Amino acid sequence: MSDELVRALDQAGVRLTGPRREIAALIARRNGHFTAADLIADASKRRLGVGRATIFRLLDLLAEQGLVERVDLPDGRHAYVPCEPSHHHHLVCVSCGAIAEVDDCGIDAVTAEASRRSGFTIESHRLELFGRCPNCRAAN
Amino acid sequence: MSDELVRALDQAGVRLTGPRREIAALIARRNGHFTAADLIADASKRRLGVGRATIFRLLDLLAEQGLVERVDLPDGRHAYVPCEPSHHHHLVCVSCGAIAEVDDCGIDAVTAEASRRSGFTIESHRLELFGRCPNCRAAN
DNA sequence: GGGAGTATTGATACTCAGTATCACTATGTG
DNA sequence: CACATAGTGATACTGAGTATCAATACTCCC
Repeated sequence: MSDELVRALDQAGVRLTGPRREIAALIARRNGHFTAADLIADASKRRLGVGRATIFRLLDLLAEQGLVERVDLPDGRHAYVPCEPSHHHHLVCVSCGAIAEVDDCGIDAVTAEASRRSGFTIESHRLELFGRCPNCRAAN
Repeated sequence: MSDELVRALDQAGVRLTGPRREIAALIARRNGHFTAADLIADASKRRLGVGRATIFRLLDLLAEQGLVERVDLPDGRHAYVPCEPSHHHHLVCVSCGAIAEVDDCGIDAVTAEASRRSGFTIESHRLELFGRCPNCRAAN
């Protein structure tokens, strides 16, 4: 699965360096969302010699390619979510951090309606859904 | 209009202090969104003796009451938007910062569908729309 | 109106995420 | 294999937001 990120980076025409592979592996072994700080902690725990700056740079790069997306958690922190590059939205479990991707099931109608009422031209939108995943609900 | 904020604070059972009235007036005289830094700059320009901390504290308080809402701009910064306490969403003009409020025109259907597909229980959501207001489009 | 108790304040120092800089290193192309 | 250059890590910096705490100023109650 980290291969997937590496492959995508390769296609993006950037160099496949050691640090990038290592960080990609860290991302791959996390499931659900993570923060930049999480990765930095992981890297230092495993004594990979990668610097903070490199991690932020790779996150930017991945975000540019749409392989990772920034999500704003309800508490105001930002997290990143690995994902498919197509346009879609995220459903975040507030209890365990699990992520589900949902595609545009009908939101275009909402934006069209909002545009009609307000007179604004809508260029982009952001939808984030917060809730509980089936596991957490069962564990209750 | 700053009266509105002051009245709401009063009803929330907090003290109506001088600094709070002054900051409320600053918020009232802005239209569209603003950042905490904007208010801090306003306050220092007018030589109100209010401290940074007080501004952040009042913003928290207003956000708690739903009189102001945090919005994440596409560039990652956060801004605040004065608004009615009912649940709704914001349409932000990326050019001039104007804000329109839109109520839930159909988004419940979207969340219901997402919930059905993913098995998550959805507790809350955030929708932010970015575009251009009629004025900016005309000014083009 | 005046005092007392307490919420609020502002200054300061701090934390923490993210960015800039820059000399050094490693990649991959030819 | 050499070279041009993308990428790296250390460090220092910025800017938003938070913690602390003594001093202040609301409100309530009389």
